[in-house]
This record gives sequence, structure tokens and C-alpha cells, in this order.
Amino acid sequence: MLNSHLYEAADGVSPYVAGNAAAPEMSGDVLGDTLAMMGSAMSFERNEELFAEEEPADYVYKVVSGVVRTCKFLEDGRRQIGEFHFPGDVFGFEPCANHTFSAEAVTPCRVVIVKRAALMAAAGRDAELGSALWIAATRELGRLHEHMVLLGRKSARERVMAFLASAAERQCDAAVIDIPMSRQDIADHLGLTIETVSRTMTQLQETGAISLEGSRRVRVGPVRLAA
Amino acid sequence: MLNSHLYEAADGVSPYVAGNAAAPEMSGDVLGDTLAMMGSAMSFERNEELFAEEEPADYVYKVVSGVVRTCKFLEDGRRQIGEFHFPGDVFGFEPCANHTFSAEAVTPCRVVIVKRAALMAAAGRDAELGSALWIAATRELGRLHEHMVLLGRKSARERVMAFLASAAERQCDAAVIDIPMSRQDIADHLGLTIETVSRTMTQLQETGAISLEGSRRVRVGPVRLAA
DNA sequence: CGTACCTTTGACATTTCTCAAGTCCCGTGG
DNA sequence: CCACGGGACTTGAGAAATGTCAAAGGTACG
Repeated sequence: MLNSHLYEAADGVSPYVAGNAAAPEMSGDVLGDTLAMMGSAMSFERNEELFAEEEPADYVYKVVSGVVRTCKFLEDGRRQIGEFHFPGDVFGFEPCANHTFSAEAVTPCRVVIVKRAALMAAAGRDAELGSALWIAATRELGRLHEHMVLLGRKSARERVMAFLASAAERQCDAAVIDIPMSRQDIADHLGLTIETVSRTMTQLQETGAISLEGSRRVRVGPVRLAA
Repeated sequence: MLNSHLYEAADGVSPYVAGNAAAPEMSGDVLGDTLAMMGSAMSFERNEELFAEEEPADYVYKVVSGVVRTCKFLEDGRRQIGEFHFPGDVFGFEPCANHTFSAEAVTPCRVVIVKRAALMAAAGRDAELGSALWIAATRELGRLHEHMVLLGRKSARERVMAFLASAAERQCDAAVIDIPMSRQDIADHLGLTIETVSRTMTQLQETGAISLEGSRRVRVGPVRLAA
């Protein structure tokens, strides 16, 4: 899998700033550490389902390596990818007993899972953990708000540029960034079609904003990606 | 203001199921009750700003009467309304020191505000309150996920129908529902233009799905709004 | 080396947006 | 009570962006 090793590396330094990906020792990341301590590890193949919508939401997940997408489907198959989760990210927060979205592996991945009830109980005892959970949830609220602006009000070009910019940011603003997901995944995240994503990337290249080095690798040229 | 009394009435029974709107006594709604007890009341005129993006996020808000919109703006003025908040709704959750979105009064409204630090401290002491906060935040996550599907994947017609359906649901599925916000607000919530919202409503009326009784009042006809 | 899947490109259709008038409604003032 | 003014809403015509359908290229893997 082209470049996918970048998302599998658990023992090296992750290219992502997502923080503390797979560190088993204490690292100041209370939530991540707690999950690592309390949780059990699981592995999933590419496109394998971590959990489905409507399934009991008994666990909270933390990505150790690889990339996970969370999605919602309409009856006719239309799909919206809410977020891509990278090493260090925690997801699976639900208010009720069942999941309201599904999660699938974008690349082969490893996650740790923790019983939701146990985590909530621990958060009740440990204020620091409770606060870390709260911050994780409200951060996600902020990301979703931002993404709603993108979906509701931005052009295809702006969406793709925002996507590339966030990918670049996660990769410490490297000159060449790595796109672990398919065009279809990108399209379903940005509310576009696969053809529009492809054409837009080609246009961005033509205008010199980026340079495609294979379909899953992009050089963000001397011209920086504007907001 | 046409029908706006419905959103101002604090002493009568609210037409919304949002729950416990302005009840000053204990009602089983731990979060709402705590806010009512700890908070101070404030009133705002139509279109008045409750808080702006970037402003310090020192308070959490609960709507007592009226309707509030939360929005984000792009530099060129494009606006995305994240949510409309009705009596009983709590909003203003932020992970950091400053607001990442603004809030404005759609109708004249009253809210109670509580110091965020005090609320968080209380949540640390009272597990039930902490849990209520957690549920409120994760519920909102669910609503935003649902709205992202709408923004990313639904047609104008589906968006407007979903909007009307949710308005109807909040009004206990009354036959005639009341729309407190302008077409522009609806458009900015649904990721459409004001003209498309207007045309779509006209079309829904022509196909018999709804019947417009003035622009801020809609009869959801014998034909029910489908999902 | 061939197959299967993913991506790109092309031509055309469709939806939604933009710009520009109208129309309606409601409060104000004569 | 009626005329007036202004904002909100609706409607129309044409433009633009994006989607759809179809086919051709690429690339990885067996």
C-alpha cells in the first residue's frame, strides 16, 4: 500500500502531530494514557468495519496506528464521512445506547477500545480525566462546526484546499503530504463527487498551487495553501 | 412580530418539547435546573448579539424564551448557522478560552447565563451534573453529524423538508407550524440561498406537501413530511 | 503479463446561484 | 381609515458550478 506504512508505524515517530499516538508510558495526555491503560488492542483490515450505526455503543476508541473514517449513510447509499481519525484521536462518543454513525478502517489500523461505562465511571472519580473527556468532546464540536461551514458555504476549490491544508497540518506542514484515503472518501467527506475532487486537484496543479506526485501524494508547492 | 409571542411566552406552556423551558422549580432536568439556579437572567432584542466569535467564552447559556442562532462567518461575509436554539436548549460549550462561533437572537429572547468555570467546578463535584453535561454535548455532536449529512449530501428539497420536519417535531407535530426565523436564516442554516429556499417552499406547496399560511407559518398538509 | 480497481478526462445534464424585478405585508403617519 | 414606505419574500431569466454517464489511463498485485 503506497505510503501506508506512515500510518502503521507505531514504534517510530508518527508523522502526525495528533500527539502521543502509541506511547504506552505516561505522557501528559490523560485521556490517551487512560485509554491505553484501561483498553484492549484490536486490529482491522482496510475497509473493515469497526462498528456500525445502530450497534450498541459499548466502547470508546482510540486510534493507535492507521486511519479510521466515521460515516453516516442514507437509505439510498449516499454517504457522508464526518471525520477521519488519525493516531492519537479518540472517537466513539455517543449520548445513547447505540451508535449513530459507523466507523471503518481507511487503512489497516490498530485501535485500543475501552468500555464506555468503565471510562465514564473513571471520569466520575477522576476530575482530570473527566475534564480531558470534556475537552475532547468540545474540540470535536468545534471541528464539526468548522466542517459545516465548509459543507454549507465553500466552493469545491475551497473545500479541497481546506482538506489538503488540514492534511498538511497533521503532517507537520511537510512539503510533500500523504493522502491515505481514496478520492471517494475525500468526496464523501467534502460533500462533492469523486469527479469534482479529481478535476479540482488537477486544476490546483495547473494553477501551480500543488503538484501531484501520484494520486496519493501531493507536494504543496512554493505557493502555500491559502485558507 | 407575527407569532413571535409563541417564543416569548415564559409563563404559559411552551409549544416546544425542548423541555422545562422556564420552570424555576426542580423538574428532573439536572442541567437545566442547575443553570436556572446558578445563573443570572439576561434579555436580548431581535438580532442582538449574545456573544461574538473570538470573545472570551466565560459563560454557558440556556434559552428561557425566544430563539437563538449560533453562526460562523467567513471573511467575505458568508455565514453558516450551526443551530437554532429553543427554550430549554443549553449552548456555548467551548474547549478553549474563546468562542469559536457567535450567537444572536432570532427573536427577542431571554436566557440564563452561568459562569463556565463555576459550572465545570460544580460538574466535578456532582457526578449527575457532569453526566448531564456530557449527554448534552454528545447529543449536540449527534445533531451536528446529522446536519453534516444534510449539508453534504441532500438536495434542496430534502433540506427544506428536513428543516420543516424538525420544526414540526419541536412543536409537538402540530398541524400548523410556526417559523420564527427569516428565509435568510433558513438558507444560511441549510447551505442554500434565500431564493432557493423560497422556490423550494413554493414547490412543496404546489405538490401539496405543505400549505403556506403566510411566510412564517406552514400547514403540514394531510400528506406528512417524509424523512 | 493480466486483471481489477482507482483515477482522470470528456461531453453533457441538472441543480443551484446570481441578478433583477416585482409583490406582499405591516407598521407609520396623514 | 387610508396612503406610504420599507423590509421580507417571491418570481423570472440566464449563468455558473457541480453532478452524471461513459470511456480511457494508471498502478498494484497476483
